[in-house]
Amino acid sequence: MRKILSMQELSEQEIVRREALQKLIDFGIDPYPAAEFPVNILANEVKEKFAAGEELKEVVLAGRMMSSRVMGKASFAELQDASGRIQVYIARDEICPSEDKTLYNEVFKKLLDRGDFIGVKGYVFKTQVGETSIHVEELTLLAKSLKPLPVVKTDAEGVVHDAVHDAEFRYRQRYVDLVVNPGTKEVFMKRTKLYSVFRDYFNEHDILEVETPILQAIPGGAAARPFITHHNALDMPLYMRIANELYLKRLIVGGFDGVYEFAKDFRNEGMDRTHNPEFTVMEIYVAYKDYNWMMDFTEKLLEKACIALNGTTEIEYGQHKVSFKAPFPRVPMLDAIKQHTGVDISGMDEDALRKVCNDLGIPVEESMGKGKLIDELFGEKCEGHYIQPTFITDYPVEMSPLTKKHRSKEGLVERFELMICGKEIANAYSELNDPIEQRVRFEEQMRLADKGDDEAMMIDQDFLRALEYGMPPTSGMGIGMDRLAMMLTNQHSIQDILFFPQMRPEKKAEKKVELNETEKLIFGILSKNSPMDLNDLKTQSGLSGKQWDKGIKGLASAGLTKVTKTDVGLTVEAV
RNA sequence: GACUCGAUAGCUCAGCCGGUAGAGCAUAACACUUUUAAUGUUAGGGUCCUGGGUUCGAAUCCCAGUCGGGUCACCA
Repeated sequence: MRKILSMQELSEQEIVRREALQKLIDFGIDPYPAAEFPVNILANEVKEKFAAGEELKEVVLAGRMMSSRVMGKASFAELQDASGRIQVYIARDEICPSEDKTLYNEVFKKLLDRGDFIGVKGYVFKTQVGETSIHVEELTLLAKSLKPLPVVKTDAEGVVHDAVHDAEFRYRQRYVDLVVNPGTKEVFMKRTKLYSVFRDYFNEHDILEVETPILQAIPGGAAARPFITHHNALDMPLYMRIANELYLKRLIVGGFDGVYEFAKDFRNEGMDRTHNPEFTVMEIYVAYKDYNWMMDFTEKLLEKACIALNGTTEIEYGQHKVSFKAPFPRVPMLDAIKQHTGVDISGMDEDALRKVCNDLGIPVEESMGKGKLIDELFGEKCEGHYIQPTFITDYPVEMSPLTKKHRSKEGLVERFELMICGKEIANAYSELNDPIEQRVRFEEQMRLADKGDDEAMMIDQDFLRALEYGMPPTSGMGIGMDRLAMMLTNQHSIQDILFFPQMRPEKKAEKKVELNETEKLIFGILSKNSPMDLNDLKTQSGLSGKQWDKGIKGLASAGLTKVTKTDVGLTVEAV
């Protein structure tokens, strides 16, 4: 027989459940059976099919028991499976046809708890109150739950009571959040749906899903601080990828016409409502296309995704109403700046730009080149205005080292970013495929780095070698999946669309094993003269009120003393 | 990184001017043998985040720390 260990440290309810577990075992019931439980329907399917008039004579469901209302010889309980909840009706004489009523009276009524996984077999009927329910003929315990779930109740008006709101609780124990807050599950199911809409769309276009290295010797393709790790056998540092762009382009060189990857990227930077150290970017590269084609492709993709998730192209994000109806407006960056600042910066040199920034009160640094200055200008004065999905096009060459020069506009590149609710959601180029030009751009980045720009890119010689073999004209695009998921599910923190957002580790208060000085002092006096009056002991110890209090409580919790109340007062004795 | 708010029973939260902690739900027992946030009665349940200080006395006031949230800055 199994021994249940160490009941100290457990809450009353946890102890009760462990005792129930032992009793179940004593009844010969395996609380964690191994056998397959042959479910043949989900809760929501039962409701749908029954509502459609289908007769359901033998359904088998499994899930967590989320509540139970025991009413003598019959009980109602709620079963929650992956699809939702359904009421089950359990009659004593139904599940216990013989004289032995143990299964109902003892097992169901006393030993099963909220949160336990159970399986039921029975038929579907409608109760007096009109609730579709399962009339249970067989009841099976599938897994015992030892920790009580938070109690969240919904009343007749649909008002939710005592929902678990505490962010820390929800993020650290997402499994509980998912069980108890139905909205959470919905958000994550939408997120998954988003991925499958993307995959379907790309696969329809014969674009190949691929995987590229996460551990990279040179972290390329973006400007960001990487995580560094170490490979023991090779005895060399490796970086966690900050982007997968350069690898996907190598595959285009290799002859694939289109590739995409949902890439976990890692950036060793600050964390806030829109930044988690690991996050997902979908990058896609398609040969023989340009950034105009990619805009068409992107707006259709996002419209499709929005409809798939929300059933409409019109959604709300916070106080904003956002329309994902394609096509989206396309605004050249310099036009955007002109529109929102009144200044036409086309053709300006670095000094003139710096003056414009100063005049507009935008703080600039000496290390900022022309591209960076324009970026600041746009970021400070324009970005926030683009609530509706808008393609901002044609960026300065200095801030786009991997992008092809614009076919007609001097000093610019063929690049767009998609802005929604003032945030960058997608970033795309006509990819630079001239290897000599690419080398020059990397060298410019090196000069920026020397000037103090810590975001400048490192040179990837192998990538240049690949380009020298020839890469077809290609358009590439990256979408921040987390931020897009936030918008399409109306969530305002990245933590709410990641199952397990990064958190500092929980610190458990250390379990005290040894007595501290105060406790030793008190125990020393007591052990010479036990039992003794509590107040005498306190006086003799000469401790301050707080020290005394801590000491005596510490001793009691260590099980070394016992306080008894008499008519005279409190007496302490050493145990 | 700066500022700010929070941490009390399994959960949601009260706790006043400093006097050793309360409610609802949950749990346990009993009743009722009935459906629906079932009901009634009773009971049990606490390292008041941690450490220090002030005080005769601290959940409460002060200081430091831990963890979390928000705002801003930085960063895409």
